[in-house]
Amino acid sequence: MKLEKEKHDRREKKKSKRSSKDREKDSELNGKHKPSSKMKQSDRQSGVSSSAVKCEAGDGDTHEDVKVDPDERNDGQQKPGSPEINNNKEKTRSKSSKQRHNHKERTADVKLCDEDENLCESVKMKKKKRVKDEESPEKHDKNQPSGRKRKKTSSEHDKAEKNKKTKKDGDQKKKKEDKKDEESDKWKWWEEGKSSDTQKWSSLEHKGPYFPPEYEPLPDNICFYYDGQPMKLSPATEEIVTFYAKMLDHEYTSKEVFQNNFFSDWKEEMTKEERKLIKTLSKCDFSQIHKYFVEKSEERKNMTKEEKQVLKEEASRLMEEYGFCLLDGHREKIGNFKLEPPGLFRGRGEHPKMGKLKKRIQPEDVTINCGQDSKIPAPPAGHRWKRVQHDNTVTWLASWLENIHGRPKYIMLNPSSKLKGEKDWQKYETARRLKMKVDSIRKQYRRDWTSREMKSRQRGVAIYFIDKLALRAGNEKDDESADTVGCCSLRVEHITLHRRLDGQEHMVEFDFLGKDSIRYYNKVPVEKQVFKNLKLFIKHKDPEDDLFDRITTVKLNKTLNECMPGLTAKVFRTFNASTTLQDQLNKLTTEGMTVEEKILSYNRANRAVAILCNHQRAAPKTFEKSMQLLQEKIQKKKEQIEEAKKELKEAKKAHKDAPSDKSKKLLEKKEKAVQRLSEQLKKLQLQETDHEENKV
DNA sequence: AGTCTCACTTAGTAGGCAGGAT
DNA sequence: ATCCTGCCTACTAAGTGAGACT
Repeated sequence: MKLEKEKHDRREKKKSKRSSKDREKDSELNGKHKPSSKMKQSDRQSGVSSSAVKCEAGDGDTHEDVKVDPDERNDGQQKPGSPEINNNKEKTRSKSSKQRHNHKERTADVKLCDEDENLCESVKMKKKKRVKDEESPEKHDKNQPSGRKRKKTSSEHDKAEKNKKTKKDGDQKKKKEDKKDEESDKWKWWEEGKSSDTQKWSSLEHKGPYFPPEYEPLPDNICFYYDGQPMKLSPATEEIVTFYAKMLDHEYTSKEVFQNNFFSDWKEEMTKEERKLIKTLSKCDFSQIHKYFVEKSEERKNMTKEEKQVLKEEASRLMEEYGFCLLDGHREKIGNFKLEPPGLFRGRGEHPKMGKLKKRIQPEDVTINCGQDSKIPAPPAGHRWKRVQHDNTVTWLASWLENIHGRPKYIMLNPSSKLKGEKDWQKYETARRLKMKVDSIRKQYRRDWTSREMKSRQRGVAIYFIDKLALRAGNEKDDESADTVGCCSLRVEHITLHRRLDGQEHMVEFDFLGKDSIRYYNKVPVEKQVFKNLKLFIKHKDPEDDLFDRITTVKLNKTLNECMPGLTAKVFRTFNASTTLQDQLNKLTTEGMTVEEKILSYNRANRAVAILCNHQRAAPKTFEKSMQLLQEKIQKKKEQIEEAKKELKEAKKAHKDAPSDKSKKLLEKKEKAVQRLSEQLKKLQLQETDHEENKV
């Protein structure tokens, strides 16, 4: 309730701010800058608490686009396949497009490492890890640690093993061939030169989206109970019940907002009779239905290999049929060819719409976009599309309006496609251009800090934050979503100024919820002038007033665009993330490092970027357990080393007492054993460090 | 200038799967 | 053969930002 009220107040304040802004001149810096809140003092709520909700913080992999280091650039645009970036090209070739995509998204990637061999090595490490199992089986065999394996290799077992291996061998060869085929088929669009900005394609043909299967009513023995009485529901009502029943062991079904939203949306879909009977959610008993679905999922888990195979084949058939389109004569993978199935909306954070019903999408809701001369996809039998259009200035194949926010959703291509790849490449080129310009831009925003105009000062400080802290732009949001902010939408309550903190001067303490309701908490020393300005910006303002009340993302981006065409706030994130990764890799890698050490450095560099961009993830549930296991392994290895050392000592003594070929061989063997074990221990310890550091 | 709409990118998470360990 | 684990992908929510409209 309080939160609602706060939001409402904020909304009102914002409205009046807009109008007051117009009236206020921008040049009252030295005198009385009258913040908009001044005139709204009357509707101020006393004792309004900060609405920043604390949430658990963890750290995770880097998602930010980290690919280019503009630092290393000295020429103009570079195509992904051009010889200058051979290393990367090589990397790309050795992976399937799937892997490539993933690598790009999940981990930081460096494109320009031709000038630094070390760097390339470390970037390739991840690849090595993955490619490892593609090595020839013979090699695998040779590398098998003898002991246990040799015991097994007797007679028939041996034969079976061999057969298995030849089969595996064959499979792998086939896989390799497939991959080769795939690679040679691959559309090397980057070799064709840049395509038009407005026209996205000339021809486009596809099968339309795949519709999720119709609802299957519950078996007769599974029942919904109301007030203790079994009740048969109409299929539509029952379907909605199953959405809720499936989530019963999730924490959010216990949240009031979730329950209320669910119940009111559910009621709307009920028949008149049902609505008359079902009055409160607390009297609804979904437990039998819940149990039914738990059992079903258990069954699915316990399916035989053959059954699973059937499902898999069905899935790949679907993928073949719906998963690709023909764009300018090339077969391109679609990113999300399956329409989103109905269910209950669960936003992130304290979302006011959590629990609302996400309705089933009908063909009548879907707009199809395809080539003029292409075969128009057939709608499901008995249905028709909302519309069929042939707009080649957009990249989507189908769209519909999602009913929770009324925003459009699209079916678009996979990141491996030309359309996405080219855009991605462009993004890094823009970041590269920023590298050339960043010094002058930094100079300019510093000048703005002392401008006569309040808006220039605010803009200067905002860009400084975006640049220094990699904050997001912070567009304005409607009130029907979680209360999250970015740079321009920061409120006074999100920062605390400390003249002195932790032994440093001019500290700003940030505490707010950013995208996805991820908490941003940071204490940073800022320049004295920034500190002064911030003090000025918050003067006479309420906690819930905008910190930067004279600027918007639109204005900010307009200024940035004047500094450099194509420059917007988000480019700084790409640029700074890339630069950070490159710097870290340079710092953390040296010649002669082992692969394990390089992996650790690589992960550390990635982590530095994750910290900069405030990328977080929930700590894996299995973390403690796997850590413990790793520690046990280390302990065991240490014991083995002790043992091996003892044996070595004995062997030494034996050799000294009675030197012979045999004793010499034994001694060498023992020496090698100690060495091998020590190396293994070192590897494990590195793994442990990496694992531990990756948690936070 | 503010607001709305649309298109497209970015990001966290769940769950499946392959491959190594036991 | 089975279990475990880490990697990867699919999914979809939630951002950014351009341009049209008011």
